[in-house]
Amino acid sequence: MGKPVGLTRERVLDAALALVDRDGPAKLSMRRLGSELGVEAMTLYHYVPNKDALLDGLVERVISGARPRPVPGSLDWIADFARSLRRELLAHPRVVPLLASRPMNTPGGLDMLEEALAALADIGLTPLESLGLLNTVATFTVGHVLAEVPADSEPEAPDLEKHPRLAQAVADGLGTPSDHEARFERALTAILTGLAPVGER
Amino acid sequence: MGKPVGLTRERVLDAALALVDRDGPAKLSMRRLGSELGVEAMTLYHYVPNKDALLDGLVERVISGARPRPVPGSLDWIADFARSLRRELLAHPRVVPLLASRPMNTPGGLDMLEEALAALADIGLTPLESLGLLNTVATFTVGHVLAEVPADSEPEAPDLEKHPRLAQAVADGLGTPSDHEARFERALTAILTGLAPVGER
DNA sequence: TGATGCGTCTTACGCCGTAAGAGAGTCAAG
DNA sequence: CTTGACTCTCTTACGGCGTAAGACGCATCA
Repeated sequence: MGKPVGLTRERVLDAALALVDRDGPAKLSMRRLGSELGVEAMTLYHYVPNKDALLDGLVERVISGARPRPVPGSLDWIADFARSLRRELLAHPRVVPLLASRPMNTPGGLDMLEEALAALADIGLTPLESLGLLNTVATFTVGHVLAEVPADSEPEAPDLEKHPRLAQAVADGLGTPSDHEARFERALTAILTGLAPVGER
Repeated sequence: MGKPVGLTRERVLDAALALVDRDGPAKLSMRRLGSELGVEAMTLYHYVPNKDALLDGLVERVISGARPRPVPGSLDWIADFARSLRRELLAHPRVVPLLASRPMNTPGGLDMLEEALAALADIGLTPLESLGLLNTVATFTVGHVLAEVPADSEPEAPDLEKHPRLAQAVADGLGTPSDHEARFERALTAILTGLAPVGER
């Protein structure tokens, strides 16, 4: 009893992420996570100060997969960043709701931002304008994925008699993955073309 | 003992909303809500089937304050809808994270949608295109407010030495209410002008 | 009077996060 | 080899949670 079992913060986060991916955030408890790792709940507190920090770790891990790669003199990398952020979020859909109550200003996130700001300064945007652009793109992306992810509680079926146009839209492919993606792409370019000209003067 | 005390589903929701506004969603428990109303926890189950339904009710109440008012032949009402949605959400900031795991397809919401679709059909959009537009505007708005609302856990102070441009942006008013509003307005028009032309052909 | 039914309360179960501290294992210094 | 310190794990316990089951008081109406 009490024999080390080779746990690390990383392994704990791995298991937590897997558990959330599989069963949803509501089913993530310290006891369950412990038993998943062959360990009692309290043992986890050697690797994570409390459950909230564990959730923060999950969120950071998911979004840190989407680093912006600023390319001086261009704006295309912003769209790429949005796409990669969306991809990471869709890879762990059940983590997305956790984002809602957790800001993404981790230390690493701030470094990332500073780097992006430098690239945007090159094309004449002030830091405030740059942050506006980045913030808009990021919040749009999160919001979009949030609506894309099926909620844990299934929605009620619309009364097709009373909602003919809705029925039409569903018949036309509303809610299919390609529909979501197409909408995302169109709105993303709309935002970027609408917002980017700020720097062109 | 057991004397009726004049509760209704409405009064329960009122109290729950007030409690969440005041103390945040984490502090909303059936027992606490009950004691707020001078009643035991189990009594609430005569007005609400379970806690999840209570939260759904909260969300619906908050967003139902923002009904779109379609004006045939125009698109301005969409911007107005987005603004009123933002206003309602900002009036109850701590409810916004709850939106994250709850789709807004209540029966009332569906009627609302059908109505809006009819108005957009007037100017030549297919139901699928219309829903794309509405969905984009709504998700953008929710995402934007989500980022605007201060998280319950305070963020860490950025190292101003290491992040000069960030510091500059903060000095320029980043994060002030008027900054948020200005960003919201600019992005909103960008989206609408970028997406609306779909119907112009 | 008695029956019905509604709104409320009591009790109880199994879960949760986590505080406190005991015990076993490893390792380095004497 | 002994001793002590340190690391990791476990046990126990507390107060809170959502809610299932059902008892109780009261009003209404036959």
